[in-house]
Amino acid sequence: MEQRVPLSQNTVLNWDINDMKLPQDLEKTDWFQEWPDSYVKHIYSSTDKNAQRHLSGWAMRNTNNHNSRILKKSCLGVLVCSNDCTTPDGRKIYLRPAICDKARQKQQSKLCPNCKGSLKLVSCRGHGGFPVTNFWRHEGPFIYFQTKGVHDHPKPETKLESDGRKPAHKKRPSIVSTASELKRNSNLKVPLSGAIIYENQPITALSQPSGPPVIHINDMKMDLLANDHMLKDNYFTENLNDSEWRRNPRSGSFNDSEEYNEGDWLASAMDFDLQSDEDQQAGNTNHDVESYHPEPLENLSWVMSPFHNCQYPNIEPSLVLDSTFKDGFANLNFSVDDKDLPTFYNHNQEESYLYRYNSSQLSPPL
DNA sequence: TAATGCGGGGTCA
DNA sequence: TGACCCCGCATTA
Repeated sequence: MEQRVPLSQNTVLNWDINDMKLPQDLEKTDWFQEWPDSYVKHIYSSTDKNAQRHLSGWAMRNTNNHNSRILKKSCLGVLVCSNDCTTPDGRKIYLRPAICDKARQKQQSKLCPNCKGSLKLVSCRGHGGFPVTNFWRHEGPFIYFQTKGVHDHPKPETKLESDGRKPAHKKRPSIVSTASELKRNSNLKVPLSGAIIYENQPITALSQPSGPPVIHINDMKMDLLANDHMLKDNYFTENLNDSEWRRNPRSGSFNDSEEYNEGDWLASAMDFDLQSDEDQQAGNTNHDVESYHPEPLENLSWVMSPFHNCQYPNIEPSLVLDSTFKDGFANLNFSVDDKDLPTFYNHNQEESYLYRYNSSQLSPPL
């Protein structure tokens, strides 16, 4: 297996996506990052399937930069409830905007799955008033990635979640590998069914074709905080029409006339799990919640790491989890048999990670 | 049907 | 001219 170690230093490497010559003498490549934010750079292997597909947790659409060598994508923001409603279990509605313009228009004509209010698209303006942009460039054995801007809105649901809500439950291959793939790859027992939803943010497993599979849980509390903050910043009272705002960022227009005709997304999202269709058809019940007995939180060992990326050499599978996962750990339903398997708790992409090792391997929390 | 990539073309500084 | 954007089209899943 190709060995990959953190390239968090890439964030400060002195290269730019537009450079004529990009660094080529790399021994290691980055792990795929589902939620790149800020002005970060990554260098992925050209064999990385997620990088090949230019995937992102953010809803990114293609933007023409008239440069066929560099693919540019801009963030579409997040679809929120205009009532800023909260589900009975304290979740917010953060839907993934459709990439396709037509689909997105149709999407905005629908109703909030929770309160049946209208949905509003919160535009991303994290890059000088414009959407955050991602750049992809394929050069030789590497795929260079650079992002410009800081997302100023909550994370939308992932493609996996979005796909999971679709009526036919057709799950297209996306950023994620399924639990069954994880198991196939690593003999990892991952009972994820019903495990997901901690404040509306399911587990997302990132496939790593030549490296450890990764599971990522979004940091929903951060999102909630951010959302609360943004509410105060009139995110919803100044839900501007994109084009109008871009023409005149200091003016505003309301866009609250959308209606919506179908719903119950939330219910399907809550029922969503990471089992593949194959697993479901095969009646694979390894994921059953009832059969899983999570290790008590107090028995875990925690350690802080400054690494931006979660990568460990010679480790087969890994799990990447966000910070609030710690709080809700007991509610999550997966297990890891591999005694050498560390679990990473991503506090924030710009912050530290908490690792959980087998309690015999590491010291108590720092 | 929607995601994705490409490319034409418009606006603005 | 460069950096934005929108839009339509073709391909793919």
